[in-house]
Amino acid sequence: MVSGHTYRYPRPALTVDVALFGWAGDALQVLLVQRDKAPFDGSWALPGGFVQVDEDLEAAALRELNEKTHVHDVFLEQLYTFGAPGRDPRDRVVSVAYFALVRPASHPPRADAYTRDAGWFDVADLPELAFDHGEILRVARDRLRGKVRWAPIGFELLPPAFTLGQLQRLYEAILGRPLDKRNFRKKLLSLGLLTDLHRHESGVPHRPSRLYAFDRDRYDAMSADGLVFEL
Amino acid sequence: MVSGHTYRYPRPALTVDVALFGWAGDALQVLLVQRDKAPFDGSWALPGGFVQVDEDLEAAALRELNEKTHVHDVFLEQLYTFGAPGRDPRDRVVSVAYFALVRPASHPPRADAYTRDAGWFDVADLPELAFDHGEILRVARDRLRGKVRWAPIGFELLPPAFTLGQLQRLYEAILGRPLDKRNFRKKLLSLGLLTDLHRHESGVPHRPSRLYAFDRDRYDAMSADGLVFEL
DNA sequence: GCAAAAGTGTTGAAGGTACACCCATGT
DNA sequence: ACATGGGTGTACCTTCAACACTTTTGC
Repeated sequence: MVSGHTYRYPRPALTVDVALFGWAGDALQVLLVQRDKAPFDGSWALPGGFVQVDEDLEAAALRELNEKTHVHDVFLEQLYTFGAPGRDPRDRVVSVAYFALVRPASHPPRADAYTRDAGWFDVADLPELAFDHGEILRVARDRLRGKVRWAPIGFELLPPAFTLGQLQRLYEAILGRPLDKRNFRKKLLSLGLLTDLHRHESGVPHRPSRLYAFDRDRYDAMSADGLVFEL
Repeated sequence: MVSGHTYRYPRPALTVDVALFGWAGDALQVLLVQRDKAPFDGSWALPGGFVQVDEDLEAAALRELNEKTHVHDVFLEQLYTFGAPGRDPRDRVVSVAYFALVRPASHPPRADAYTRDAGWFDVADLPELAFDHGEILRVARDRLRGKVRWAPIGFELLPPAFTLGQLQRLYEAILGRPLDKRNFRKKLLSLGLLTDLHRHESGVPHRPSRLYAFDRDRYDAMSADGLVFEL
């Protein structure tokens, strides 16, 4: 795979950037890294970097994520490609943005050689971001908001065993509006995609809640038969 | 905007490819070009080409489209970015695919220096396509099928004045299933987005149909108020 | 007058929304 | 005992799906 005579023109550079969302129990968060180089030295940005010449795009996104967090399990999908000529002040850089979700447990961010620091930020209270990463994040939030009603991706943000209350708070945060408790529970249970674990929370200062798990096998079987999730 | 010391690594090449759909009155069509160079010399492919180093991605897509058709009015949006390492046998090429719709009238395709021929093909009866363009087209058709129910993009394929019968046949072709005539008309008229032009077809061997126009201003106003189109 | 598509309402089923009280636990 | 979230059912209304006949034109 050598560049032949066909491609003799100057090429834009190609990067991936990842909008990684997490759920802190009461607020939606995003992972940001603090840049340690010009341009935007000191600014916060989405984790990302250059795509290697023989590397798959999704693999590049996962690699970048791995360099910034200890990821166990991520849901990752392509979001959009940002390529406005002025988006990087130095050079023409086209970025394929990815959208990712992680479960809360133990994803301590760490800085790498190119970043001064890394950390989780509430989406409701973000610093100014480098490049067009504010715009990328807006698109990612729109995608999350739109998609969570059609696909069972909310579960990617919760631990394997969760309560209906946790699930409802998550949906309310993503959708930005309150949901009726009885209707929410009725709807979700009627889908038949939650397994009752017959266990309860403990140590809470109120009636302990039942714990449920999302039944992915059943979802896969049902969606093969043409079901839609639709909350 | 000169490549500095920061970007010293080999870069993937970057192209755009466009899945342009048209409506022939009874069948959905796609514009294809016949390649006149290796690889895939003689194969049919989506129109597309290299992104210039200071060119916006969407501008590149429009330029490529212009070089292959006489486009008056296109609906164009980004579809997905395809970047599997082996998708071009010669070199690493990442392609940002676009999805486009045109009204039928007078878009005669023409070949250019890189193409032997260009023409419209029924989506139901396509040749084998070059590269991964068959896959791109599948994704584009999925997008069209999914989006036509949520956004008023079907009108982009019809002339400014159309009949409800034409509109229904278009929806049936895109969705791939028959729709109930009375329910379809009821639903569309109840949205309040069709202007009755108080004109009728003529020269047809049956009762002439009323002509309607899509009221885009009204749609914009309504969607600013948070309406969803939802057919 | 015949062929072909246009045009038009009603009914039953399903799903969505609104709404208020008792329960189990920790402190 | 009190504070806190967990858990439950009904009634109304809106929306969707199914369904058949008359009208207007060209030939």
